[in-house]
Amino acid sequence: MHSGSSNAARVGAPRKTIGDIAKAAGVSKGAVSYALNGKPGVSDATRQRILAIARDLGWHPSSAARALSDGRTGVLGLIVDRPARTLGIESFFMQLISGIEATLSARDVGLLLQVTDDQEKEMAAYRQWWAQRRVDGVILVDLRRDDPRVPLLEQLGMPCVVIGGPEGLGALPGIWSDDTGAVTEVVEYLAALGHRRIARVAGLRGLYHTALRDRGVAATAQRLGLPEVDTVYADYTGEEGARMTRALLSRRPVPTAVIYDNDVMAVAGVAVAHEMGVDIPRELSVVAWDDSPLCQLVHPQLSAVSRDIAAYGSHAAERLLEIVDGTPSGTAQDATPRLVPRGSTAPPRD
Amino acid sequence: MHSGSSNAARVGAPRKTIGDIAKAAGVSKGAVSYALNGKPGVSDATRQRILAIARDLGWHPSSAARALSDGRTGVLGLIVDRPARTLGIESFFMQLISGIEATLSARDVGLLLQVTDDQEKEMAAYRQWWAQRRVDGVILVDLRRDDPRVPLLEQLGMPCVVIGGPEGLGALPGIWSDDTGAVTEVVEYLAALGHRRIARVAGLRGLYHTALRDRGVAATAQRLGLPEVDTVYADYTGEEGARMTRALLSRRPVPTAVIYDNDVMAVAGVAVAHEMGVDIPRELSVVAWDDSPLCQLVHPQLSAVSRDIAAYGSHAAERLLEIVDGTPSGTAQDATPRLVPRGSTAPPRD
DNA sequence: TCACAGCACTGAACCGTTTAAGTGTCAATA
DNA sequence: TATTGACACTTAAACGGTTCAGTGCTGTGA
Repeated sequence: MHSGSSNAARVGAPRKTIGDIAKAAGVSKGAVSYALNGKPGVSDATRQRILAIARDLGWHPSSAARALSDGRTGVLGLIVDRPARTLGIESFFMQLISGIEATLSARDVGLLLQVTDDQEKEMAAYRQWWAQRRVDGVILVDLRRDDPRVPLLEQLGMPCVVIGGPEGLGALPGIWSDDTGAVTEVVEYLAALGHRRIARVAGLRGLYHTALRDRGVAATAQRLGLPEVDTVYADYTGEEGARMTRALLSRRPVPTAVIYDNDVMAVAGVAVAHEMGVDIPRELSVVAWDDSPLCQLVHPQLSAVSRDIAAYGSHAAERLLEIVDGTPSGTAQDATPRLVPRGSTAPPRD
Repeated sequence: MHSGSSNAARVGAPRKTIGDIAKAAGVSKGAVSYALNGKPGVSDATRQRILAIARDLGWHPSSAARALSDGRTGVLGLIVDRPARTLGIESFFMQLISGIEATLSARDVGLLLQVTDDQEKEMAAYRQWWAQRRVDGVILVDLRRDDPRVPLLEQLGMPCVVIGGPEGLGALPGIWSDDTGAVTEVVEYLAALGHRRIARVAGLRGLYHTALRDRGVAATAQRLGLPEVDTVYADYTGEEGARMTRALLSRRPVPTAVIYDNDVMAVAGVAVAHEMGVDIPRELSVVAWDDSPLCQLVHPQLSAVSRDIAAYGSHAAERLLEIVDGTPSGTAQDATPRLVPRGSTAPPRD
């Protein structure tokens, strides 16, 4: 970094500093700083005068100087570690980011984003961000079982909020939605329609919420006296969703309902059913997790588990800002996802 | 910003500074700086010793201090101004970002991301980023006709690369792909299949590339002696894609082929055709712009105009880094998008 | 043998803020 | 009337780097 070329030509008007304001106002830099930051130490008249001059001069604080002085950067970080091919199509992250931004931009805090393709790089990036004080804290997503990032962040002492939980967080604060409750609702709904042979195309095995949903589905099926739910694992891509659906539809007895762990796999599953001549919802009911617009693009429209992902991001950002400001914060629960029934679910044929 | 609470508890080990290294090595801070930055001024033996000590101490440069001193932040900015509902589902931005990151992370440069919902806010954000020196430069996307952001960035003198062009850039450097050539290929292909009544569901009217494609389609149709291409404009969402498709399929004579300006609208169009009992590709051929995995999720799979969006982002980031380093840079052309024919295109029935 | 160039390094200023500590003034209190 | 305290400021250090202008030493050539 900062290779060759010494000081590139920085043209344009020279930056205004609080020194300029001080000179113009005939006071010291300190007084200007107090005035500008709304701190006591200057009379109201002087404060107004300084504020006016700052405005006239078009002054803006240098983020570098401020960061150097007070140890805050005014930037939070987010690292997304997913292979590029699954990243693009899933709307989860964009919605999450847009929620985070809603909170941050209101407070003039920036979001530093990094996309990596393996966890080692992600961990290295946290170390570096913190060592260089590039960010004040991070939002951690895609919590895994025995996630090595958790002890790392604990050890670094880096302010952090985990999206996920309520377990597996160590001492880190988390924000989670009740996936268990949501899968319970889904299984109960399918059972009420008359389904008994339910299958599931789950997400990555290593992810914490996959395990949570696994448990919830199994427990509910058992409670309702249903046979064990046939679960296969995939990587959220359409290809795997299609492949797994083919596998499931080839089993005997064939399931009458499939729960998918994301919308993309569900849509791919619908395409496969179509290709195999299986009618949805007459012969097969389909439920998707995460209700993106994608679910309404296909025919029939998909019944889906819906949650407000942007709100999720918003809340996580708020919590992180509090933590950065020194307010301790525990783990909190967000709204429970709820099922939105659409055309892809119906009673089974027989 | 930087409200209440003075200095939040910053625990953890105190940061190592070049002062610590200097003390340990028995040299001055200046010598350490020269050694660490590979600059002349220290002997090789001393340099090695200093490097070793820095490693042992686990030193990392403070980004704030460096930024304050040399005027560089090591961060580039990207502002995405699209309504949240269209943001999530379109894979364009995630692919673009992932390409940008590929370039940046290799050079230890960060990406500051902002999502806004109107252009005024976007422009305000550029002003502020530059005034506060939060970023060294920005990548501008979604170039519009008579885009007010262009004069703004020119006036600010903020390093910048525009994704889009080759016109409408003012003096800003751009990176563009030959959309005109690509639409030409599409129209020629459809004409070769025998289509004469071609329609188009275009993207936002104000976007520069929409106009470019408009012109390309019109010119090619005229050259080939086809009737005028029936063009309607939409906002890239599935809803509008569906609505526009319904409108087009209700016209008489009904078009035998539709070109969509993005994948989402094309998929929605397919769903509408299905719902209206129009067989694809026998009665209607469909071509999508931007070949995301989405195009292969539906049945039949969509013929699509494909371009390497990640590479696009990568190149833009490289160019911007050069500019920030003081290398002047003109407008450059990236690879031309190419048509990938799949199952959604065929000769018309009659 | 002396002048001088070149090297390796030091010292200090500088970037633009924040903030602790200090100073001078004035009014209220003992 | 002297003491105190509050207020409105100023001064200067600190944050952690980079860089410019020296400084002292060594080796070379005349």
